[in-house]
Amino acid sequence: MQKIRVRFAPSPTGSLHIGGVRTALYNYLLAKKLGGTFIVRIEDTDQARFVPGAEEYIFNSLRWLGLEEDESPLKGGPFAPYRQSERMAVYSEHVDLLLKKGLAYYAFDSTEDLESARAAHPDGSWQYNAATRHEMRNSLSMSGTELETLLADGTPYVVRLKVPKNEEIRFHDVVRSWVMVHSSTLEDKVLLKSDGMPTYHLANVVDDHLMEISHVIRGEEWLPSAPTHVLLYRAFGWEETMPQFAHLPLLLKPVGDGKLSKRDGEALGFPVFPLSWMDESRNVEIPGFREKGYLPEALLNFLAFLGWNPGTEQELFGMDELVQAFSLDRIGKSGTRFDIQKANWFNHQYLQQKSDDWFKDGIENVLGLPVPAETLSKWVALVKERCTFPYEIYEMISNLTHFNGEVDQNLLKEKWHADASAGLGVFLSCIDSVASWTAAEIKLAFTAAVEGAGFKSGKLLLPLRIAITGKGAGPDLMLFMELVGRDECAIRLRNALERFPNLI
RNA sequence: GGUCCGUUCGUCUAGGGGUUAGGACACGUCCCUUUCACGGAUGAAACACGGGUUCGAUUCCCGUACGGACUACCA
Repeated sequence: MQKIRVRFAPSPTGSLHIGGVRTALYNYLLAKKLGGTFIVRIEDTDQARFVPGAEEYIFNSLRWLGLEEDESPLKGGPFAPYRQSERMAVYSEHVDLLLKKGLAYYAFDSTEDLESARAAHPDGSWQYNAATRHEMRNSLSMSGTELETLLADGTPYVVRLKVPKNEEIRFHDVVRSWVMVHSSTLEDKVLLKSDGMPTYHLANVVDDHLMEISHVIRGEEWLPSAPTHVLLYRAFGWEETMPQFAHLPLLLKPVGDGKLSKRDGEALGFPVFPLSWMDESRNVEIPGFREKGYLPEALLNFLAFLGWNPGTEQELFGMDELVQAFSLDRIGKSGTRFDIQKANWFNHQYLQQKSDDWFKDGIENVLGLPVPAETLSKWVALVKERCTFPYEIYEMISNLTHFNGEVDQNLLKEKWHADASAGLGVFLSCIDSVASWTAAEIKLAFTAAVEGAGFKSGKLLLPLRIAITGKGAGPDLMLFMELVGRDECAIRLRNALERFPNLI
């Protein structure tokens, strides 16, 4: 049986888009599922768009998510190098092969020539192909001596693929089944740029073949160029071992038309990058999923379900389960809107599964002191279930513990009613006699004291909350009172009674 | 404009010639909680349209509409 080898092939032209992360995930899942090899290849053939640090960012992102590759520029491997800029010799050698076979040709057209050819057909119908190439300056339209002179003079040129004139190109896509395109609609794509670098099409096909890639799993934006790639495999004589294609549906904007872009994240307030990314052009740091408090396992689970599903009603899948359940034939065909609310739900689910200990450092940090296990679990119990992100937990505890006595005047006006001061005063006067300072005992003592003085305890609960926390809503008050301690509660109560309107 | 791809609740989707078209997110209501969340229950909510094929089409075929991608010496 054929070895499974898949690759994730990003270009280091900026941060990793979340759609790219999903592509990486699907590749990874297929490899792990089938006992194959997951390769990361860096496609850095565009010198103009190269961004320093982007490659490092890509690997940091994969590390954070736990998508560890088997072969890459970092890890090496039997098919090194894995950075296309280091494989120039390979490409020129292969271009020569095509040139010799007469399946590719030299073209000397200037950018201006191309532009004017296109401009002559304002409907955008002009293509460099079998119908037009004889009108252009290339090795097919000129004499052999002219060609030799041009080449000898060092005239800049590109190499183009000679697309056959009249052929039906039919190929199989795992998610879309058979796709058919007529060669007359295809352009003679540039294979080798005038700077000597290969284009994506050439480098991609050559590398996939040489690296023995079995499945090409990539975004749907590549579907239109897949026929060109098929032609290339054919031209090289590699059609027999051509990889299987799987073009993934695109990630769409949450609202409106078009595919998801960086701008959407900023406009709508959610991340579209895995990790924070420094946008040099605007000199701003854009927070990623990690910085926004998303857990990697939640992001992974969320992303896995954007365009794929296991066909059961289970939604929570750890990485191992994802690997088990994954299969290419359950990938959907249609574009998927990106809905951050669902991501939040996943995050909430995974956050609830975290052990008390997982929050230890964060909570001790907020509290500024070591917290014994038993107390820790009470703090966690107090706030965890109402939070979606870890930072919310720490923030909530911080707000609770660092209450400075300031209360919203409207809240006070509405809720601090006539009995509040008197009733709470009664409780304060006997606060020291609460037998043991635990949530249950506090509640008992409070009720007894207040009812004993003729007040309805239920009506005093909200004023008590306001006095203790300054808020009209929040986590369990009695448990919080236990945690914050008797003395602090007494202080806060006294404070409130002094400062808030005494309506009696 | 051309080429290719797609279309089930607002969103992610299951399903597939005969189903009360299922689940999840979000939303509404109720319960729990003398708060707010969480949780539980429940409700509203979909087969784009028009033609075929068929006893029967949401499911198959063809058109139309709509959406998307591509249309660079970018990937």
